[in-house]
Amino acid sequence: MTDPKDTINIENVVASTGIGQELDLQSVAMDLEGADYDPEQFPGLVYRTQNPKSAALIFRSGKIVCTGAKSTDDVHESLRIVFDKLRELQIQVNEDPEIVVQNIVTSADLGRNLNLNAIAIGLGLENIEYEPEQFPGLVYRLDEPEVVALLFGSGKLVITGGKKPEDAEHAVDKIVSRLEDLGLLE
Amino acid sequence: RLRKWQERIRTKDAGERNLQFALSEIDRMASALGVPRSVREVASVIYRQALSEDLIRGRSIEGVATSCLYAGCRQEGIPRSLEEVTEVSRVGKKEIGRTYRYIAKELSLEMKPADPKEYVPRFCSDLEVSEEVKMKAIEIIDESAEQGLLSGKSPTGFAAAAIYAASLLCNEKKTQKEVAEVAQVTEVTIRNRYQEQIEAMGLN
DNA sequence: GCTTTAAAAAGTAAACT
DNA sequence: AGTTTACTTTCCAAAGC
Repeated sequence: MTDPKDTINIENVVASTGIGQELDLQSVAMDLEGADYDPEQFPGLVYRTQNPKSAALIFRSGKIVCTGAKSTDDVHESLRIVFDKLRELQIQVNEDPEIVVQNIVTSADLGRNLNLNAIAIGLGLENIEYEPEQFPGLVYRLDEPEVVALLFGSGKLVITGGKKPEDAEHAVDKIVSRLEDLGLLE
Repeated sequence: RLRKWQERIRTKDAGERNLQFALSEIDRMASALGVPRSVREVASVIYRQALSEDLIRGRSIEGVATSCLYAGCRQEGIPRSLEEVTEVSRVGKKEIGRTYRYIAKELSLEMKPADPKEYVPRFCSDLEVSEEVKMKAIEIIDESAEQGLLSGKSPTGFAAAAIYAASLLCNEKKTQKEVAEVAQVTEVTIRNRYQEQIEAMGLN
């Protein structure tokens, strides 16, 4: 009865932005509390926000990647906090830098168990990847929207690769109708 | 001109040496795994296809050779688990799995997952159990797979649990540890699959 | 290709109790 | 026998090797 679309939950949003200024990460690491910076290991400085929870990767070029947010609003809120922290260190930050969502990870539930072997054959072995010895999920790549779905025996799904929340909804609709056409749902 | 010609011969020789090496590695690993000649031939054909499609660039010859053998075993219906092929290979399980998925996709091998039943004869003979246990294990696999318990589960763990259950039912008990060893899975996995299968068979 | 970050799904492995 | 922790897969950006 429940529309699988109503079970969609955004689990992670990845976005990129930039302050329009080069940075001396060594000194930022000294002044910014809780910053993790190990250039030998990775060129970005890691700064975590608590509310909302996220992790920002800050680079020498002034470009920033924000991960771990639960919504696009949280991404903006987290980055606002990061921008303010940098301003406190007397670093110039553009007025409101453009923030681009790069990836949204979503989970959903079809509400019934799935026979992954039958689905693998039904959707076409050439279109899917299902190697239960290596990973329990069946990997299904959609062209429209351009996302990747992981289908599990429990009927739960993970949809990733989308840039807007609607991508996940469209993907769930397509998956449900394809499985229904194949008679592999219900 | 002469230089170019010599270079061509050099690369051609190098290419043939690489092919020789790959085929000898497939042979070595196949012997170590004790698989029939037909599997080596299928694996060699897959390797040559991968070579002609230029899929080896950027990957180790050993990794591709191992992946082809892994694929060959499955195509011939006598699968070896990734765990097993890793034991006789010089490269790690993760690289073999990745390379295999890449080769399978690029060559459109369209491989179905291994059927747990395909592991039963070998595991049973390693355990030295009777034909009765073997038949019972296959019955358990069929019934529990039909009830949807197979989705997402590793074929070796599924087969191992069925054999363990069958050995109990036929009064030829093998310990979880013994079955776990031949199937290369942990006892915890056998316990988990066993519980579900017993329930599916209505034997609890 | 790799390195790091985050997050979900479910199975399995290693290390314990 | 069962628990905890960690790792497998998918996605993406960043800079540099």
